[in-house]
Amino acid sequence: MDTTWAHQLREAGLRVTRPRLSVLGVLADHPHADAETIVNGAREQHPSLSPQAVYGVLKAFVAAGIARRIEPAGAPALFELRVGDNHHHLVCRSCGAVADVDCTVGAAPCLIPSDTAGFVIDEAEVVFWGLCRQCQDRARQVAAGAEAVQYEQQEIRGGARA
Amino acid sequence: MDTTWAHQLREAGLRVTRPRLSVLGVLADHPHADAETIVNGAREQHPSLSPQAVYGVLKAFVAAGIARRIEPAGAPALFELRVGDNHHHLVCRSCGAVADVDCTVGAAPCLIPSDTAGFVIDEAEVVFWGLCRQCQDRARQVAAGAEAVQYEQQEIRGGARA
DNA sequence: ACCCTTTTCTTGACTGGGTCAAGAAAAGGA
DNA sequence: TCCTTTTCTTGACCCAGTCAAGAAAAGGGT
Repeated sequence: MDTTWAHQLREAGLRVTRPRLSVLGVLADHPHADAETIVNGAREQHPSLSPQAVYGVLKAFVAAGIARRIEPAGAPALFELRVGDNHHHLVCRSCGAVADVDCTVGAAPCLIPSDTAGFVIDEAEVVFWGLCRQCQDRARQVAAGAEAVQYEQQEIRGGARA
Repeated sequence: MDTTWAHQLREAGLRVTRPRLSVLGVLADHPHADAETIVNGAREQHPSLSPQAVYGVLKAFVAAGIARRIEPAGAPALFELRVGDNHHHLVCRSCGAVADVDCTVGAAPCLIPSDTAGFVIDEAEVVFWGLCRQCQDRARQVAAGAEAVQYEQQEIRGGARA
């Protein structure tokens, strides 16, 4: 698979280097990784790798079109190898988890506004904001916990004890 | 109109202060202003206003629901008073200009993905990326200029001169 | 296999956009 | 008016990322 990635890099007109292969590896394992995750992951194969090198690698990937950068509001940028299919993203407001959503159209721009205000549009970026399953569960537990606490406090205030 | 804004602030449960009124004024004049623009604008009415005060005011506005914060990738955050109608944005890739697009649905989330991956979705944020009219014109001019230069160079290379 | 040019990585300084914290000032209800 | 609470000022600090200069590595030509 290193071979495959080396091939991909050459196809994209990029030299094949260890930092680049490591970053590709991390990106394959973590489909929506931020720079920090990538640095940590890549260091397993290349311990001396610097953050700046990773920023450089990622910028080269994005410029070459083999990676895409997404920037959900309020979070560091994320990078993904899935490119060219104009898919969209679900983002968890609570934990920041990201999931892909296939675009039903598949080609950019998949949506066109009624009034373009004179703009020429080349892409419609869609972010669906919500709560991932884990965070829904956690919220339910917290709510239940709060209820229990309320109940206890009521009992204590009332003076009754089981 | 100061009166109106004061009223709006009170409605939102916020105290009426000069910094807040100034920021509201700037936001009314610049419907998609970044923090710096707001600081500069607000200082016309309140010269000693600090950037931190503006950040605080904006945070209070967003928390109170009288302003909305948008963060187009690669640009500082923008603030707008138009709130609660779930509209979307056109953003110019070249100059960063922003225009509003009415949402045909009007209530969030206006879009729902086919596969929610277990997420509960409360909002679909849509950003249309493109080129505003000015930047289209400028791009055309540059292209025309580049052609002219190419032509000259060809003539020079070929040795011919008019 | 080796050299040479070009690209890439390392190191380290620096920036932009913003947050956090403590005390001073102002808002507005009793 | 006084008093409490909120808000603003001042200044330190932080995160994510960029810029620049030199060292190292890639890979084409011989």
